[in-house]
Amino acid sequence: MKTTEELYRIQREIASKALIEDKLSLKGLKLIAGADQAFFYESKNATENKDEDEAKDRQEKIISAVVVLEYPSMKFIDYSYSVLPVDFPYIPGLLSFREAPAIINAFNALENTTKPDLLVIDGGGINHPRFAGLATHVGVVLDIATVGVAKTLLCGSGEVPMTEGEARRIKYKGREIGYYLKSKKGCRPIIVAPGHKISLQSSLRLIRNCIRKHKLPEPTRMAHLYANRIKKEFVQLK
DNA sequence: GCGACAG
DNA sequence: ATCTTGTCGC
Repeated sequence: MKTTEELYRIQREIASKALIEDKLSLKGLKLIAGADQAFFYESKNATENKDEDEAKDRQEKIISAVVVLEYPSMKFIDYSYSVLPVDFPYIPGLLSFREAPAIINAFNALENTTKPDLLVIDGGGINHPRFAGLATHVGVVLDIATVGVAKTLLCGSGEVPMTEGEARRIKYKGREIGYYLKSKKGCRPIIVAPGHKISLQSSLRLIRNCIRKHKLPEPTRMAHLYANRIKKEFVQLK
């Protein structure tokens, strides 16, 4: 097992490779993907150890669902998913070591003809203690543009927007790392941050263009629905 | 040492 | 994230 310091070193290296500038134009963007995860437990040793500790006899599984939408219409185009056993626990700041592998698998499972060059991920981007959140990690590994959209703040601070459509910068250690975006009235603002190969300004503009009738942008919202749908199929299958 | 802490 | 029913507000 790697030590926390080794994992931190990996994150600092990923952060150093992250490019926070536009490597694509929203103008020419035609396809956009969204990713979200769901979890469930799978029984182990179904026939054996009938009287053993069943509580510890379960393997946690992660489902990463990826949906591809047409930009900016948000029309559904395609989807894919990946199910993997999860070994790493949830630790704030180290989320990517738990969820990135499944996201990468699901994204690679897409048909090359509908594989987008931009992926929106549920989680943080450079708004992270070491500037290497889930979106940044996945973006650097896959070498594609990514944007992180989170529902709560991991680090940093900024004014909280109060009116729909309003955005406020979030800073951490003197650096701009993302925005609070009041996507809908009556809803807490979402946190938007670039992951890789996109600028702060473009990540915000992009997500604003993906908001429809809900608090969350269509890419991750659709991926969330899809992930839960897949999960139900796996759960009922027992 | 204490509190905070993406999903 | 996950376990869960009804219920209040936009």
